[in-house]
Amino acid sequence: MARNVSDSDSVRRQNRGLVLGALRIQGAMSRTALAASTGLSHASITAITHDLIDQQVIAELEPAEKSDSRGRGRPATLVGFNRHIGAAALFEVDVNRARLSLVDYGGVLVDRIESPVTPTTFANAPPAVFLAERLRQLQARNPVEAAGLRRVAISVQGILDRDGDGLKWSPIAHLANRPFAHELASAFAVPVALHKRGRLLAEGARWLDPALHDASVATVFVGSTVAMGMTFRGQIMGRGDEGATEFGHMNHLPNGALCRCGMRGCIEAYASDYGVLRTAYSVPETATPAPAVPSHEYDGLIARAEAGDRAATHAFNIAGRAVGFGLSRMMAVFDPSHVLIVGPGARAFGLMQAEINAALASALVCRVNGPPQVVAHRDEKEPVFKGLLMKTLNEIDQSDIAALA
Amino acid sequence: MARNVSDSDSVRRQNRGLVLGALRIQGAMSRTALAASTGLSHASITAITHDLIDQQVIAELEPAEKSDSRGRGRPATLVGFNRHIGAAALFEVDVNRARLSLVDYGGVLVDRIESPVTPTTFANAPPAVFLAERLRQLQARNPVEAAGLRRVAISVQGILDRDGDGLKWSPIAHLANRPFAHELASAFAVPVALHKRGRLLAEGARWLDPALHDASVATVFVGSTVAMGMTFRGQIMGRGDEGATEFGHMNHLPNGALCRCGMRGCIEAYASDYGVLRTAYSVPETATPAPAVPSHEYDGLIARAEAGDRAATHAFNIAGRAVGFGLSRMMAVFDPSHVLIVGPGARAFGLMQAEINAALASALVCRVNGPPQVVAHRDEKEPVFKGLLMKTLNEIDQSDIAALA
DNA sequence: CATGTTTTTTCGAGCAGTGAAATTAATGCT
DNA sequence: AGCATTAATTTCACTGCTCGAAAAAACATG
Repeated sequence: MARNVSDSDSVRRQNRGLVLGALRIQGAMSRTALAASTGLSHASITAITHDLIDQQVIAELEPAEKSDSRGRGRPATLVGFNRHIGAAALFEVDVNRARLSLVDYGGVLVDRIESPVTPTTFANAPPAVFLAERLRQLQARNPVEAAGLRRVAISVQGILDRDGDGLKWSPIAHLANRPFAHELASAFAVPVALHKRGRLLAEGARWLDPALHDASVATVFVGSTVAMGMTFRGQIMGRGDEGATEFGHMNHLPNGALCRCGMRGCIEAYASDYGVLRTAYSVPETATPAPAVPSHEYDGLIARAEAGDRAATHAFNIAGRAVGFGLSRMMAVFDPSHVLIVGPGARAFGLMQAEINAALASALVCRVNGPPQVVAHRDEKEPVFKGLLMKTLNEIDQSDIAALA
Repeated sequence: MARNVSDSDSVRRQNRGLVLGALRIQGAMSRTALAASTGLSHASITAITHDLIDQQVIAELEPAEKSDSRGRGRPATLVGFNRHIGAAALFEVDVNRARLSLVDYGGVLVDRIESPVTPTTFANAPPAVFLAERLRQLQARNPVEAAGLRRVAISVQGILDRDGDGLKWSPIAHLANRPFAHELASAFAVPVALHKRGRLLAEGARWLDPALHDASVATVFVGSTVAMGMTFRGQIMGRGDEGATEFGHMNHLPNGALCRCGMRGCIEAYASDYGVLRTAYSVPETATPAPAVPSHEYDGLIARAEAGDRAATHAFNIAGRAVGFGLSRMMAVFDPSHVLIVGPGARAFGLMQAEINAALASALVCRVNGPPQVVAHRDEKEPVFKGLLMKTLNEIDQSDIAALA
């Protein structure tokens, strides 16, 4: 049976986790503020912070001069994370780019490497070798920080297996079914976590906009792929990293346009960059999708549509319709209060908005509950990085630190 | 901020809940078995059961004679729920029928009333009056049990509002937007909970088949409506009872057949009894759906299809296609390992199976993870009742009992 | 009746949280 | 400068919970 027994150990873990979580979200603060924020008593906060300081997890910050003299009583001493007790390596692997960031325990970026990815990259070098090489490079450049490496986290696109440590399918060529997570874990003797980019997008969106932090949000990425992540009242859907959220490969029209994944009628086949271009240029729906679309071509198409070009406008309408019906269908199962469109496609949001709204209007749930707020958010790189960062640091907090004796 | 603080109180609640939960799932058992099942120490089990017995929540069972003499040491004394400390009233309100069951705290059915429901039932009598009348009738017939009434729970179809205590839309005529839950709660001075029938189906399926208890299951009801409930590794999706799981009103074909809900192209418009009949008799898709379909008519159509009738077979194929694409689309968001088809439509499962599987095959997730196991389960009344029962008793356990001083 | 076996209870220890009171460290007023 | 005021932290005595080990209880067997 399950071991959900609660004892003094789990109490300590929970409450230490609360303290660490509050510091992650709100940054360094006074013990009094911590008590208010977590709901713990002052006495407990004293005990917990004392332990954490003993363990060097957090430290008292130097008061910023007596400048802030707008206080009557004893001035508060802030406590905040000790940046130097650990570090994490964060990989963002994309169809055409890979980025490795080294961050410290305080969440500060230490160093970063970017490398191009081509369809042959992982055919030539095994993914584990490719990643290990870059990580070693970063370690060599930052020996001090790298010494405290506690986690490697990798953002990928595709379908993870149920344990969340293998990639069963991916739009990134030759990346699926290569056990690079395990290999990296044993090569660097550090836990390695795989995350779906869609999920991180949702996580990142929460962190970037405080208003969304506790809302139910669907974050849709539109670009060279179409992907989605969801949060439910501040909780990421799909605990662990198991299940698939392959929104882009939800069927839009039975037997419809050919998708990069090999299926037909996926939303992606209409709404991704290659799908829109194919429609705009009247290439047959069954034509094999282009392996990659230069961003200037996609931007050019947006410009033409905005200038009134019929074919381009039509292509974005079709894309909006696919995304809209996908959302409308998703809402029959899960009903977010906000929908965030991110990625290159967010720049074309104005061109798709009408069709998206029309499709949403065809959902009973929208008629009854009112439609969700659909907004576009230009930048998509930051949400993914921020999501990866916060998820990984939080992982360290809750499982390494909160459990310390 | 959130009050997720853990203290000795929450520890007690959690561990008492564990004990009560084990007794719910596995029935009366010895303290040693409880220790093994919950993971708590013998000492804690002694303390907890002692308290619960003091509070009359559970009791030691009389040993069943010395007949079971296959023991060496001290014979175990079983503890089990004290049936008499409470009771719950469970309403199952359906399009054409309402049923009220009075159950005791041990989960034993005490008495039951069934009443027909017609499209005018709730137009003539306010829902609260209709329900209160029947509950009072049951109370009069069972004064002893009814004295301990702790909860009223109501199974309804439709969309609940976000708090889960109002019905915003319902296929049951004149039931939506009538605040009957609140009215009953104040009339009987007891908490009243509203549950979506689809959710209960999922909950009930877990209880009825132990193999499904911790699996990820989508339970689809096919009959006069189409509905779905989901469990994820044993957890019911959509905590609380907020979000909408209106699977039946997921769009299948843009601008498709007219649905009872007023929208067009819903799965229900193709796969429910009225949808299938409409297709079979070549009634135009835009014709207003029949308000109710007599079950013999639906069964007759199944018989004809099984006998080879072309029109009937075609209608079930269309229905299977709608359900199949609905599932395939859902799987882009959630990915269950099992799909259970229940309700009258389960009898036509053989006629729909091929189309369902074909549609599932068009989902990328199925190709990668393998398709879920789709099986039909004839009886749908028991899952709903069982789900309502267990959910309500569990509610009492966890919030009334576990929190006792 | 003594002994072995299995179930339950008892007992003392340990741990984490809490409220109230005490302490600390500034500011403001006279 | 000296003292009251204010606000942040810490200290302390106490509570409630779980746990392991040992004791007690309740039978079966030879």
